[in-house]
Amino acid sequence: MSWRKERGRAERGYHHGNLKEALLQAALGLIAEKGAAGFTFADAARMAGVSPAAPYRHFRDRDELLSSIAQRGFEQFEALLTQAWDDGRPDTVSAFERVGKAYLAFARNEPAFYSAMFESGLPVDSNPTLMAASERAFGIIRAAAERLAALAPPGTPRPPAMMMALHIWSMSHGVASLFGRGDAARRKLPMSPEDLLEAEVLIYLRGLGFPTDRRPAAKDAANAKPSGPPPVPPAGPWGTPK
Amino acid sequence: MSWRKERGRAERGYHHGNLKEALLQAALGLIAEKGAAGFTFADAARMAGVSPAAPYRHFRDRDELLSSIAQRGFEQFEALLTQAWDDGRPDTVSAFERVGKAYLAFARNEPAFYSAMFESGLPVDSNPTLMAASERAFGIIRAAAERLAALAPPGTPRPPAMMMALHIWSMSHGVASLFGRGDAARRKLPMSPEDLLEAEVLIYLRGLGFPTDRRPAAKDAANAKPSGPPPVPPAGPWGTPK
DNA sequence: AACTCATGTGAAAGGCTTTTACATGAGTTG
DNA sequence: CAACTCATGTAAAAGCCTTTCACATGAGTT
Repeated sequence: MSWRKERGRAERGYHHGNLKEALLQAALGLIAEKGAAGFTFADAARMAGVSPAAPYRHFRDRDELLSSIAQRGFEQFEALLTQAWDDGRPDTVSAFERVGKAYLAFARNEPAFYSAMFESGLPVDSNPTLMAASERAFGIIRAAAERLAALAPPGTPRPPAMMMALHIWSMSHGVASLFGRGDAARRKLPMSPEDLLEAEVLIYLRGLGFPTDRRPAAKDAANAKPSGPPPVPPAGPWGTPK
Repeated sequence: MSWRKERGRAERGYHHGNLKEALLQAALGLIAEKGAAGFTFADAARMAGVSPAAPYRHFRDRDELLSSIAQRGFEQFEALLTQAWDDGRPDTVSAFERVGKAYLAFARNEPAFYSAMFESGLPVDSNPTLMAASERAFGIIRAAAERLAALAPPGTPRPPAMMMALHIWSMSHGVASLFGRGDAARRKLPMSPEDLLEAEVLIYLRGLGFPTDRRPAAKDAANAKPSGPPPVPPAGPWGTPK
């Protein structure tokens, strides 16, 4: 795929030519298939057609390979979130929700990265590079929260952006961890993880006083509603009312 | 402690007398110390003072031991949540929040159980017994959500209890996974995980239209309050307004 | 053409998992 | 009490994984 080397071993000489990358790709596939815990250094070597000792020329040990993958994962994650956020276009709230969806999409489409990043038991905080990458990714959520906080309706206390960001992160991560993995679908759900998260975020934002009615430019349904039962309750975030 | 057998090996005869339990305890300690992935069948045997083959008389393999621990974990988890919920006393909202706190407390105080239950990569859905235990635990959250949903302010669409339960679960799990582990504190936080989760749940409930003012022991009678905008509490869930 | 050094190999040490045949002794039975 | 049985442990061995070390190869440089 990447180079001219594909065949098991006969086709290539003594040197692989692209082993580091081949190992990363192999590991990615293995982790996606058998989980971060089940992945094996030896397997990756076998898959790349080299001896079990060869990987040690490129990674100090199995953990370093895992870290490299987590590193790349955070970078791709950051890129994806950046794209989803799109600097808050077309409007802050819907861009914010897109970020949540992107989080889930990443967990589903890149289970290997997600595993390495969040479920491998790697000591994230012991590796400065990794830590930095992780914080850059979180920074996107934080920046989005910052923009959203600035839009808080007047008259209400302004929520701390950092707190909002942490809340959104925990919601996204919770849904992704519990329900979001494509292949090994962990638990049965009455709705898609995406819908579940979207409703959760909408309710949360409404709790902060943000207008969250989905239809174009509707009023602030929850917050500014005059007292008295509304004649027709607006559609809640969970669809049509009972 | 449990039996008369404690000393390494000289003190006991050929038969251990309580090996199954000893293995479970040893595994619990090892998992707490080195994570579910790092735990070793052989280590547990060593710690119990038996040969590496002995555990196989009590568990089909390493995974079955892990499952047993997860099983017990879910049972203790259910008991803890049940106690925290306390059938909704003294009022539904505060009991609901206690459940969230209990979730975090469990993750922090029982890292080994939590690991086995949620981070070991066990195929929960492939083991009916385990699945059932897991669902009983979730059932507590669901029951609480049911009661809460019944109190939804009139005039607003009633939120599906199942959805609320899933939301609360994902928030709790998200916070616990990302920030909640005692020993290996993963990331720096500007506030405690407990406070973070409490604020998150309060904002969420407010988004559903529930009164969430903290101080004046809001009894459930509050739901008889004439409808109107959510009371825009004088103090937000995140403390004193700016 | 000679040299060098990154990159790969083979072998070996040490662990873990799991199976199998065999040992032990606790509880039961006559 | 003696004999028996069966659950529970042991030792040994096969197979796999990780990691290290001395050595081989050959790509790039001089």
